[in-house]
Amino acid sequence: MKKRRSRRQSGPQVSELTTNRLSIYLRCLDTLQAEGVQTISSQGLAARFHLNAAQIRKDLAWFGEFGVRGVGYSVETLAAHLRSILGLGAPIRMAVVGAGLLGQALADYPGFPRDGFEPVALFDRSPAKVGGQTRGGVPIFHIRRLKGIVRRQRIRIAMVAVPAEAAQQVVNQAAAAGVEAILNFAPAALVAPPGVKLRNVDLTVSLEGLAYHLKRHDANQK
Amino acid sequence: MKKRRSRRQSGPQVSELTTNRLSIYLRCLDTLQAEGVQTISSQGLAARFHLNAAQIRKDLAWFGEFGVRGVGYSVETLAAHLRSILGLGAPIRMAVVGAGLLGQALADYPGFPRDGFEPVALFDRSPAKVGGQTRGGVPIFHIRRLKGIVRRQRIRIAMVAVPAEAAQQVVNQAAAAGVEAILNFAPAALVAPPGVKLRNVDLTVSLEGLAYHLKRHDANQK
DNA sequence: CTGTGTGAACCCCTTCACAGCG
DNA sequence: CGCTGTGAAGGGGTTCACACAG
Repeated sequence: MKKRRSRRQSGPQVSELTTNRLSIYLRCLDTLQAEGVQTISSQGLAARFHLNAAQIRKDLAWFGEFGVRGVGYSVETLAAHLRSILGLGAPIRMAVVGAGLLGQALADYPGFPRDGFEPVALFDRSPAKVGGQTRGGVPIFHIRRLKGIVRRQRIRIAMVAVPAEAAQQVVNQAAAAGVEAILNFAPAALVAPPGVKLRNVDLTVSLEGLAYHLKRHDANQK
Repeated sequence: MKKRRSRRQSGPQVSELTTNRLSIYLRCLDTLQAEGVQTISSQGLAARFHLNAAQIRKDLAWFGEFGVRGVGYSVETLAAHLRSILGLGAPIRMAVVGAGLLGQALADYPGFPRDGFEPVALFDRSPAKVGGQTRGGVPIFHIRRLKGIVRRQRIRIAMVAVPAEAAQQVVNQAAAAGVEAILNFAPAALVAPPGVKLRNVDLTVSLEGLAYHLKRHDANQK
């Protein structure tokens, strides 16, 4: 009756597109729960949040059977399942590397703690910054201390907000320090050692993608 | 001999994945040019930057024939073509809405001017912030003045860095003000009117996607 | 002989459609 | 009877492989 695809520890090998949508579904469910909605069908979810009902069901099917036929899904229990699938049981501690404006903004971003991600340390190589802390109270350490603090504080994710030239070295250091995943904001094509998951948030690529869609009003069109 | 797909003004209807890669290619070419490389083959590009040679050629084929058979591509002219395709002829002026830490970091991000994107105004509704400016010198205006300043300053892209609850309204205001594209950082599913291109940078989704790949070490595994 | 441009094959993701359960 | 879960169909994007241009 149940297709157990889970290999005990890590879940099935689903695509990044699917995990992204699971995260979206979770957010939608949280919204519904705040509104007091107790049950919702895939149709209802799709209509309310501009999603595709079949896709919701397919995405969930990778992990089990969470719905009740003829009824739909319990908002509360489906949200709990998604949190479990995504590994959001306990808060996840993070480090931010690079104490520039972006790094400090990330360290103090109010959305992260709300979603169970806690930036607990900021790293930089500038002596002027080391020893201080962000407005939100995140302490700034010298990058040299990365490994020790990652170990001691059980930091699992690093966010990289340093100039492109330094980014690869920071990824290497973070991986060596035992970080399991990295979110990179530097505009550079980086590689992470096997076992370390790397994702990029490339603002230049995003903006140039938008630029492609701007109306062209060049003076001299050939 | 030439397949001209271009409909004079806006280019062909290629996927977002393709435009993203064009942006990457451009960055790679800039790197090569800085190194003094004059010519490169798709193979060479692929090997150097972990790309796929066939995909590079396919992506470029949407827009023309830029290579020389038996030789490869001129680094300089291919870069120029890509810049033209992406619409990066002249600097593109941007507004940032939301003068929190993230908004200010975006307004002062040094990578943007380097790539031809110029944040020229920051908007907020907090009287405490309005009238001031960022460390980098970007002036902060009341959101009420969005339309006038977008018009006068010929702002074409808006970056949205406000809380999720306010994001949809800001998108509506920006669209009404004449902005052509929006890069949204708020964790919310927004809609933009037709003709306005919307892209999301969702940090929570990115982090939860990483969380999925973390090793599970729960105390009690069922 | 080298490397582009491109049809064809392949693969993955999305969408459809419906059997069957509650 | 409604809605899930899912096989099958469909559509896109990626990769292959090669004709052919230089």
